[in-house]
Amino acid sequence: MTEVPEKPSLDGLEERMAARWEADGTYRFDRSKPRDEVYSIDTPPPTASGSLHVGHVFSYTHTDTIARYRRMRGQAVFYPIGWDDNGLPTERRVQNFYGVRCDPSIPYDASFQPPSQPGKDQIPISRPNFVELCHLLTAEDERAFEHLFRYLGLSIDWGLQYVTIGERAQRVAQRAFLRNVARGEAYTSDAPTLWDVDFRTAVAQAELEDRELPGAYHRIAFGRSGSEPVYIETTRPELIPSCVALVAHPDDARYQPLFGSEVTSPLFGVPVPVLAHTLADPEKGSGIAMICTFGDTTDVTWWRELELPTRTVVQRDGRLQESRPDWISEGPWDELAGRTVKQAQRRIVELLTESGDLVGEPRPITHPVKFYERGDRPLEIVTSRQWYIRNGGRDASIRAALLERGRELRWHPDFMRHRFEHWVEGLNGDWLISRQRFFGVPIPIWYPVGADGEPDWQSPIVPDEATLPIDPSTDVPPGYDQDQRGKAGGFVADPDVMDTWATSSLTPQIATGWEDDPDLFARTFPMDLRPQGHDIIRTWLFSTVVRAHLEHGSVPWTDAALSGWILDPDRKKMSKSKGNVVTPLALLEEHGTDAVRYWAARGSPGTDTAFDTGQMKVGRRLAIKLLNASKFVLNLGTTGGAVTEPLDLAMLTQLAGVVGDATASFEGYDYTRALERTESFFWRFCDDYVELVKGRAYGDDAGAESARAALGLALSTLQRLFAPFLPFVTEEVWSWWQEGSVHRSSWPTADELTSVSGGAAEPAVLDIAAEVLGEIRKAKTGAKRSLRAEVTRAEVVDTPERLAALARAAADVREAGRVADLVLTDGPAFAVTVDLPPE
RNA sequence: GGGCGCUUAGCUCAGUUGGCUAGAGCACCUCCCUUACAAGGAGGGGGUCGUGGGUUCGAGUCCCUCAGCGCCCA
Repeated sequence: MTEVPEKPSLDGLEERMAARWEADGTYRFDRSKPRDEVYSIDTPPPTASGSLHVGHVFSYTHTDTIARYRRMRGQAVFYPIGWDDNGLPTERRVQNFYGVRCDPSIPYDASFQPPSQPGKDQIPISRPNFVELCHLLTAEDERAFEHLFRYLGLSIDWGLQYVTIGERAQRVAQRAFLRNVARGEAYTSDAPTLWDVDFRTAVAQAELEDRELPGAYHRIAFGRSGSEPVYIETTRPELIPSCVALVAHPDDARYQPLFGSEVTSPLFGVPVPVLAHTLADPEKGSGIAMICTFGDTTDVTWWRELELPTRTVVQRDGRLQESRPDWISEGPWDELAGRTVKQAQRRIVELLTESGDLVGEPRPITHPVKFYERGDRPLEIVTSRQWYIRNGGRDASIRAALLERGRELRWHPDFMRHRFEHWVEGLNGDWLISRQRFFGVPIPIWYPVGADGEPDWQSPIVPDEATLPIDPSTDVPPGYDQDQRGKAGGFVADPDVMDTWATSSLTPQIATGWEDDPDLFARTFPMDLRPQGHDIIRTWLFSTVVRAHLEHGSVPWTDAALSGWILDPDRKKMSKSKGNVVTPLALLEEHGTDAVRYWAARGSPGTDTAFDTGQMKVGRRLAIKLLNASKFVLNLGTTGGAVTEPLDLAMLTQLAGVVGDATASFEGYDYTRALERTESFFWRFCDDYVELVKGRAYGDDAGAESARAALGLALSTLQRLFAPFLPFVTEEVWSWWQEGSVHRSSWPTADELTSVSGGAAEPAVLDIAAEVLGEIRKAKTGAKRSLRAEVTRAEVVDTPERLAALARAAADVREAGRVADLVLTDGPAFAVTVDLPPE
C-alpha cells in the first residue's frame, strides 16, 4: 500500500487533514472507558469577545502536545473546548460594535435592528435587546475562533463545546451557587465595596490593580475652639464633606493631647472627633489623617474598628450627590453638588484657598491608586448589598484548607505554586461575586417584600434545583404569582448577575456533566490537567480550586500547567495596545501550522518565549526533511526482514534511548525536552546513519534487508515521536504506508526497537562510524572537493576497543566515504588521515 | 517594600543528582548540483557561562553578596 508522492509537499495539509480528522472522528472522546483510562483536560475557554493572538497559539499548542501524547499512550482523552462569552468584555464589545448601550428601564423592542455602523451617540436599548446582541456577536466570534483552532490542529473533540452563557453553564453556576447558599458558604452583606464608577458595578479583590498616578498632598486646617488649628494632609480634599474623624497614632506625642477632643471641618464646620489608631502613620504627611467614608480601604478599616458613622457624598456614578447632606448645615455645598470627583476637587481647592484653610501650595506626589483591571478611572468605595462566597479571606480554616489543596496539586513548573500560596495568604476579604451588569448568569434569588413594602434581604427565596436555570426577573418564586412582583406581601428579584469568574470557576463541572450526566462526570472528574496562563492564577485557578473544594471536597484536577508569555524582540509582552501583535491565522498560513507549532513547542513550560519567525523556518525545514526522509526510506521498500548488521542494531538501540527519554519527558509535562531529543536524533539519523547505510540498502542481500528493516523501524518510531508536535506532516507521511491515523497509533516503546537485537547491540558502532565519516567529509571539504570524491586511503588511529567497533561497520564507512583502502591502526588518540588523489 | 523567575556565542536557547578541551539552531564566512531533500548538504570562525566572594581535588551547575531585566503581590 506504499504510495509515496513524486514530489512531497506541505501545502494544503492543514485543510486536508482537518477534514479527514473530522470525518473519521479521530479525536472523539470514548466515553466507555473507566476513569483510570481517561485523561481529561480543563481547556481554558477563550474570551469570545477578545481576539485570539499568538499567545493562544503558543499555549494551546503546549496542551495539544500533551493531549496527543496521552492519546497515543492509549488513554481516552477528554478534550473539550468552551467559549467564555459571559460578562463585561462582551458587553463592552457589543457597545462599541453596534453603538448601543443597555438601559434596563426601556421595554423590549422585538423589531429592533442594530445600525450597520455605530453612530456618534450610543442608542439606548432594553436589556433583552442588549442580551440578544451579545448572543449574536459572540456566536460570530466563536465561529472564527473554531476555524483558527482547527487550523492549528488542536485535537479537541469538537462535539464537546460549551459556552459560559449557555443553558448548561447557567444551570451549573446557579446550582453551585445555591448549594453554597444552603451550606452558608455564600451570603449577602451590605458593606463598603470597591466600585467602578464607569461600569457602575462592584469589583472583587482579584480584579484590582494598582496604578501609579500623580497626586498632591494638600495641607488643610481643621478648626479648634480656642486654640491653633490642626493640620492634616490629604490627597483627596474633595472628601472633606464626608469626613467623620481625624486619626493619629496612639504613641504620637504631638497629637496625644487632642485625643477625645473635637475639631471642625473647614468650609462646612462639621464637628468630628480626634481618635487614635495604630494604622495611622506618624511618618506620613503631618502624622494625622482625616477619615472619610470612604476614600480608601484604610478608611474602611478605621470606620469599622472605631465604629464611626457613614457620611457618603460620592454616588455610584462618581459624582457628588445633588442634595445637601443632612449633616452639613453650612458651607458652599452647592459649589460641589453634582460634580465629578475630579471637578469637585478642583473647586474645593479654590474654596479652601479663598478661605485660607489650605496652607501653602499642594505638594505633588506619585502614589499607587486602585483600579479595576479593565477600568479607566480610580475605584471609589460605596456601600451596597452584595453576594459573597467564602474563600478564606476572613476564615482561617478555609484558608488553611485551600492552601492544602494547592499543595495537593502538581504544578508545572513547580515554582508557580508560590503564586497561589501568596495570593491565598494575602486575601483580605471574601469573594464578591455579584455584579450590577446585564450579560451574565442571573443570581437565582428572590426576596420577600414585607407588608411595609420593604424587601427582606435576610430571607432569600431560592428556586428548586430542578427548575434551573432561572431568571428571577421573569420567573416567579415557588408559592407566588407573577402579579405579586414588587408588591407589599409579594417578592422582588435579585437584580444582579454573577461575575464571570463565578461561572468560569466551574469549567470542570460544566465540561464533565456534573449532575446532568453522572456517568460522564464519574469518568472525567476530578480532571487531570488545567492548562492556563500564569497571570490568572489568582482568578481562574484559585476560584476553581475554591469551588471544587466547597462542592466536592477535592481538587478540581491533579495537575496545573502554566504557560508563559510571548515576548516581542524587545523583550516586551506582546499586546494589542502596543501594536505589536501578529494575526495568528496569517502566521499559520505563511509558515505552515507545523512550523508554528514547532516554534511554540520550543517554549518550555512556564517560560516566556520570544516571538521568533526564525524558529518557525527551522520547524518548516524539519517538516520538509521528514517528508523527504520518509520518501527515501519508503521507496527502498520496508519488507520487515531481520536486523542483523551491528550498525543497524546500534542505531536502533540509540533510538530506543531517545524513546525512553521522550516518554519520561512527556510524563513530566516537559514536551520541549521530548521534542528536542527527538529532533536532535532525527538530524543525526539523516546525516550520519542514512548516509552510512544508503549504499548497502540499495542491494538485495541480507545486509540490505537488515538496513531496510532498521530504516523502517526507525521511520515508524520517528513519525510517531514527532506526531504530537507536527500533527499534519506526520499524518501525511504515516498515510503513505500505514492504516489509520498516526494520532491513533500507539506511542513507541524502547522494547519494540531493542527486541530485534537480542540485547547484543553495541551503540558505539554508530558513534565511531559517524565520527570517521565526519573526518573524511572534513578532509574533502577542506580540499574543496566534492563529497563524492574518491579517497585512495584513509587511516584511522584509535584504541583497540573503538577500532573493533569501527570494524563492524567498515564496509559501510568505505562505501559512504568512497574510501578505496580503510586502514585501522592502534594508537592512543583518535585521528584520521585521509589521502585524496591528485586533481 | 515582600516574593518569584531570568542573566551561557551577535540572536534564540540546551546544559536533570558538581566530573574529561562549554553544546545546538539561526545569522555570518568557505566549499559542494551528491540519484530522499539546493525550501539541501559539508565544514569554519565566534563564549573569561551577569559581578564579587565561598564550599570542593574539581563549579555554568551548590551557598552567600551585589547588579540588571521581567512578572506577581503590597
